[in-house]
Amino acid sequence: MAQSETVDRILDAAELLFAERGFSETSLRQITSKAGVNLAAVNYHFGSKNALIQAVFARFINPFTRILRERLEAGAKADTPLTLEALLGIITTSIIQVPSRTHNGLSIFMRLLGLAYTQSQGHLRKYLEQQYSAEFRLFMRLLREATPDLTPVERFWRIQFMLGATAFTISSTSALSGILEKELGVETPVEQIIQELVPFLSAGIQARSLQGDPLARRVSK
Amino acid sequence: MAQSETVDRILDAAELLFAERGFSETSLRQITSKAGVNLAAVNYHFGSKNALIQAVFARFINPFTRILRERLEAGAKADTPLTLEALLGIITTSIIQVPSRTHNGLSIFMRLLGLAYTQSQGHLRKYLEQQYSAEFRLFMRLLREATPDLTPVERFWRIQFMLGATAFTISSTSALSGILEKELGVETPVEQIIQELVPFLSAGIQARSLQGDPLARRVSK
DNA sequence: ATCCCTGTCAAACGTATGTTTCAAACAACC
DNA sequence: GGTTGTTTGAAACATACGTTTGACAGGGAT
Repeated sequence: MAQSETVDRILDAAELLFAERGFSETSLRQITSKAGVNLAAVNYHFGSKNALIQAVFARFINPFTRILRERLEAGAKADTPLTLEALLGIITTSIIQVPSRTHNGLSIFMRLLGLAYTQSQGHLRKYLEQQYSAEFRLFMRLLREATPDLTPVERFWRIQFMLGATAFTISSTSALSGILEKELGVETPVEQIIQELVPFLSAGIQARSLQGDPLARRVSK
Repeated sequence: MAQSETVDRILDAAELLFAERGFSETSLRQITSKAGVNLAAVNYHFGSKNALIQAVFARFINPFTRILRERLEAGAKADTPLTLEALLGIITTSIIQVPSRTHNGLSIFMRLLGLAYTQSQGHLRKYLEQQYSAEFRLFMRLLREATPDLTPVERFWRIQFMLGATAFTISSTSALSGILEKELGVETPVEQIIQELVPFLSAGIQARSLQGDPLARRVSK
């Protein structure tokens, strides 16, 4: 009963600290002291630190995956295949629409996602892969249909470029926003960064590949 | 005398292990035992673990920056401003031409760069920024001239996307190449991946931004 | 030969980590 | 009201970490 109280306090503190400093750099003592609970509570409720990390993710990702899957399946059922922009739009709006407890829950979520991909936490990647492989494969199928002109090799690498741009940017958002604000006096909410990403990715993925020398190609504007 | 021997062995082992597991996840004992030197050697030669991390970077980045700066300055002296493709070409070829000790030194380098950006190692970011700010600013100026149509905010974020796509992809090359080879029976050398990158980035950076798109606009918290 | 500087080595230091233990407090049920 | 199962609490556990120490070896230089 009072159980959920402690569990939630731990999850709240953990997700904040993880996003701030990374996984290895955050100790259970920092988490429990910020949460105002006993140190042993983590191991009692979650079993281990790794399990806590996965639980933090599950709380974020499960709602997102549910929303995303619905939309992807709706898109897959349509008569005409989705355009690339529509496909990317589905993902971004799904992310944005995940209900978040805190006011900047989204940026924390994205930062965690970036960390997960970047930081070589074997257990986390394995967990995410086997947990959400169905959605990932569906997305890949739709992407294939949306970019019929690409060769498989081109498509493979451009997916990596896309993932890289996204994960990398988002995972360093907090630091970057600070720089941008200092230099340009502007502040960019995560929602807008995601919006900025779509045209970039869309154009990049559909770019004409250069065969021959790179300098001869002209850009259409 | 035999000094350089030990220092190099440490740097070699450290750069490999850092790239493999990350900075916090790699202990000095792992490094020194892989290098076959005494544990105390790190603190003797470098002073601290953080200083070792910075030294690993310096060994990679210094030659690259030298090559890059020469070419950028040459490009800046020309009468007509560089095209975006030419600018990106300068960077990619500079990266490729960095002499590397090992056969996949390039992918290690990029992986480290990605980690530096992502892992919130304050000292490292500070070190890199103040060490190579001149080259970075020059590049930014040339990029600004190459993309006069972008707003500053757009340009800022697209640079991040570009960095992300590059660092992320190249850094996980070894793993990704394996996947690609298994699934498509093709093998892609790093140099070709970089070639694949140029059109992607070029098109992405110059993409028309979607503004006034009411689709996913949202009230800020 | 003596001194000194440099580099190596094994051992220890102090601290922080994740995890376990076990008694006490609590709530729920018969 | 006593019993049971669940949750907290303070303390200890074992281990791993980065760093420091002091002894020792090898050459050059004086």
